[in-house]
Amino acid sequence: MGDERVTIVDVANKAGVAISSVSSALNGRPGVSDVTRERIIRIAAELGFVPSLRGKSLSGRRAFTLGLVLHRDPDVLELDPFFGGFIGGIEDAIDPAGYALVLQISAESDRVLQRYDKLAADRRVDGVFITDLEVDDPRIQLVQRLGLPAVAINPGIDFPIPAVREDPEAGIRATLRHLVELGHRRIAYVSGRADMTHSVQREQAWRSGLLELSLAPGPVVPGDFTYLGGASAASTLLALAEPPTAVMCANDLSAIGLIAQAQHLGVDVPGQLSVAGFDDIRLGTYVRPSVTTVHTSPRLLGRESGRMLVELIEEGAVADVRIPDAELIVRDSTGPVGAGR
Amino acid sequence: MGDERVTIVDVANKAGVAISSVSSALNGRPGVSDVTRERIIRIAAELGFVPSLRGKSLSGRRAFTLGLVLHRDPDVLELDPFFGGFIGGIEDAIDPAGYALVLQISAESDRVLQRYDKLAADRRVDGVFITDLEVDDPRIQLVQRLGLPAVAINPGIDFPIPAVREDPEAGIRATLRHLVELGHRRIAYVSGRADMTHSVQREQAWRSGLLELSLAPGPVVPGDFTYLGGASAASTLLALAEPPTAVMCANDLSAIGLIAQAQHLGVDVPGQLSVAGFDDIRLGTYVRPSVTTVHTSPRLLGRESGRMLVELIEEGAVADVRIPDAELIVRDSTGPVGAGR
DNA sequence: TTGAAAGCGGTACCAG
DNA sequence: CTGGTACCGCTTTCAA
Repeated sequence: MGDERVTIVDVANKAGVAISSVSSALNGRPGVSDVTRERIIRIAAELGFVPSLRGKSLSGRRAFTLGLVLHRDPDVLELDPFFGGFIGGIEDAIDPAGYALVLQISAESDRVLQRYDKLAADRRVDGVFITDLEVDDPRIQLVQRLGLPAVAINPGIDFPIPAVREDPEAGIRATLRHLVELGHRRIAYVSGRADMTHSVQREQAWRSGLLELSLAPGPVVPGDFTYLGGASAASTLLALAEPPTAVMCANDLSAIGLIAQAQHLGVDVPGQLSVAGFDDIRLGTYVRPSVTTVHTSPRLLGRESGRMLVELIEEGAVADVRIPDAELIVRDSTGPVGAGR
Repeated sequence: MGDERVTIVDVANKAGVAISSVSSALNGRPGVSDVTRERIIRIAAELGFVPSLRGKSLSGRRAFTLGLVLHRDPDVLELDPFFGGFIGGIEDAIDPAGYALVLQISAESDRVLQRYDKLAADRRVDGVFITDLEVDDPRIQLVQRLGLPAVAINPGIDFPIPAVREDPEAGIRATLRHLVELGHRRIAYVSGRADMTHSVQREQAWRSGLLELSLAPGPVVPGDFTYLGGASAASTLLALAEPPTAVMCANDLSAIGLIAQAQHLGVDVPGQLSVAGFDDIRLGTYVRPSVTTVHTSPRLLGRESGRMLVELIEEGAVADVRIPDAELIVRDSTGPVGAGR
């Protein structure tokens, strides 16, 4: 009942061998005969020996811990569609490798940098994930300066550190084609926060997609990925002299806000206005009309980035990964132009 | 540029003292003269010395890490209002004390137990948080058996391990009074998952609150805290021979689902049906009508439980805490009975 | 007041 | 193949 923790010494004693042999046997290193190894393994199991992570960390110079610092207002995290799946995916990959995830959340960006700094200074983690990349993100320099292994999630192209990418372009193109097939020609855009790279990416994809279809990009309303941002964009767009017949939003949450506000203003969706989002959050399937969107895979993104970070730490290098493209999912918020109500 | 990490030995050498003196000086322990202490502190700062967490962990028998294992389907986590604030609150409390949080998410409950087990066996964490308590939750026995310090969040009364509580009763009572003042007499309830203690608590509070007001508890529809659960409850309730004029829901998400479905069925909220939720999630302020609810404080709950767990670990004991009661917030989804449309 | 030394629980090298 | 031992970086006890 006390603190009789079984250590490697106990195993060595009971097996009548040196601790070094126990270590080698249990870690599958050469230098022990098969019979000895078997015996050691058996005895270790009998004794319920679990190697101490602390001892291993100190001697092995690894913490077996990875860090994720979210730059969010914790109170807003509630609506974030990304992190449940993403974190779940990370674990799928790192837990079997013996790593755990330390999560931190900070609202202010200075604080975020401080925390990466501290994680590194304490040697608390062996590597970090970098999500929500901003344009000229200072964290990149930081991890490079610190020599801290890091994997970036959805950065732009030509990135200086290992990255996983899920390309939004194909999905956005498909959405535009879908809208054009329905007869839409004036397709507006509600953007995300201009300082975030995935926001920039999505908007560019929208713009170039339209140009490819020989259409002029419609009005762009600045948004911020929030429900309220979408709602206010609805008011803006519907007050135009020549309102668009369709709107793409940088994410589902703003699409849902936009739809709600449009309905409130007496505009039928999709009868008078088609709306598409991005992310495929669950809520989008619940609301009426359900939201046409581009499906992303946070879990897969998490899984791959977890795998990559472990590999980077253990092998010293890792290749970039691109997961399958995000795909269009047509639901009820998009329909033929001029179906009116 | 290499791995020239500054250790306690470097500081000792440069200061011309023994490492034990450095340790004492830096940790504010007695046994060093003030001048020596000052000099050591200055030199440590000059050298940029940061004590290694690994060394400390091994010798100090503490990992300076706390664990939170969520029993959720990661893919569903996206809409959970609780965890952003809760985790933020935990950090508010533990980060200054030098602790970090390891987060794990598992969909199956066996797996959850395994992970607590492993966290303890590895000595990866010094203590754990236990949220989402279930009736006869097996985790309680587990942590007791493992001798793992733990703090429970919102368990029932008379609980065997330290706990933080935020009482829902007062808020639910206030909601009922509010509805009765508006003229409602048939007040239904959409419950949460029956196996969770806070679900049971809330339903009991609703029942006893009504009895206190000398009203018969209205129909109860089993729900599951989800949007869809709320939506289906709407269909059930509105199909009754004598539908209720008001509904309380176990949480906001189901209230929002219920409202949406009621509207879809042509029932005006609050004109023909008043609806109240619980939690005060952000989404509830966006939807129309905005949702009358009971405000909870995940962040404060997190902060207190973090503080408690650290105290439990460092002092060996800690008193239960009750944070201020959850409070009624009246919004637009509740109104006078029979206001019709 | 100060310093030497014994752990904490492993890994890894090296001689036997 | 095996065992002894130095070491990882810190805390803590105990002499000096």
